[in-house]
Amino acid sequence: MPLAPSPASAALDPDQARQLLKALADPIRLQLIEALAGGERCVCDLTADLGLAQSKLSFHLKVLKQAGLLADRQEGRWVYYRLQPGALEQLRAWLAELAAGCTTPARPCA
Amino acid sequence: MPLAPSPASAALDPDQARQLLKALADPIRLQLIEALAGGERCVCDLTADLGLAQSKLSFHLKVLKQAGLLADRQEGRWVYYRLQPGALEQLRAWLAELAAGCTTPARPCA
DNA sequence: AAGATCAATCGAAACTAGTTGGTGCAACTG
DNA sequence: CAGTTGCACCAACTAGTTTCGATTGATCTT
Repeated sequence: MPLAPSPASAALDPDQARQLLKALADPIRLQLIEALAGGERCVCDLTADLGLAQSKLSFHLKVLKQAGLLADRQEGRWVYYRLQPGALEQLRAWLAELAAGCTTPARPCA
Repeated sequence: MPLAPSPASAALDPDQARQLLKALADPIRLQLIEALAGGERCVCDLTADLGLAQSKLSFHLKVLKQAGLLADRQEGRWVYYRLQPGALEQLRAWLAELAAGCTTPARPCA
């Protein structure tokens, strides 16, 4: 198995999880993720589709890439970006873990 | 005012998802969530445990509550906060949906 | 080789989010 | 009833993000 859909990856540490959450918590970046959920796309394409200034798009792509959500690949004069599905999966797993412990009843204070 | 504690099965719209992500993407709030994952706690307790200024804690609790991640309840002079597990579940479901479509191969540009 | 195109990067301006200390209110306590 | 405690909220400040326009470096075209 290649690395891409990493099946049994290590648990995310809280700080990595935070990076992913932060990267996703922006409307433009969310649109970008959604656009890329349909498959790999080149930057020029994305610029047109989302109607964004080039430098703005570049900035957000960088944030997403640094968080580990995207990977890129250059081909000639274009750069293609694609989703890194493993990152979303890891985040999901981390959330599941987080959610696991919240069934405890009240505890008296003082 | 945040949304009512909806039945945990309704699909999250992207904006609600963003609110949840944003609320979680902060180290203090993450600590808070983790502290509450062990069960309901009163504010005074949390202040002591995390060593935070009271107004700071109050601020972050508010953010989490407004995002729908926490619920509170007053009892006498104390206020207890608890996790809203449905919110995490919804977020997880939303992520799953998002991840579903990202297996498409490359598409030529230009 | 000169010109054009795609995309990354930079500095400054504009904006948003988080911190701090103070104030106020509600609910207990003596 | 005056004093205290637990908490929310406000305004000023600080810190961090995002945007914008311009520049640069690659790569392709003619």
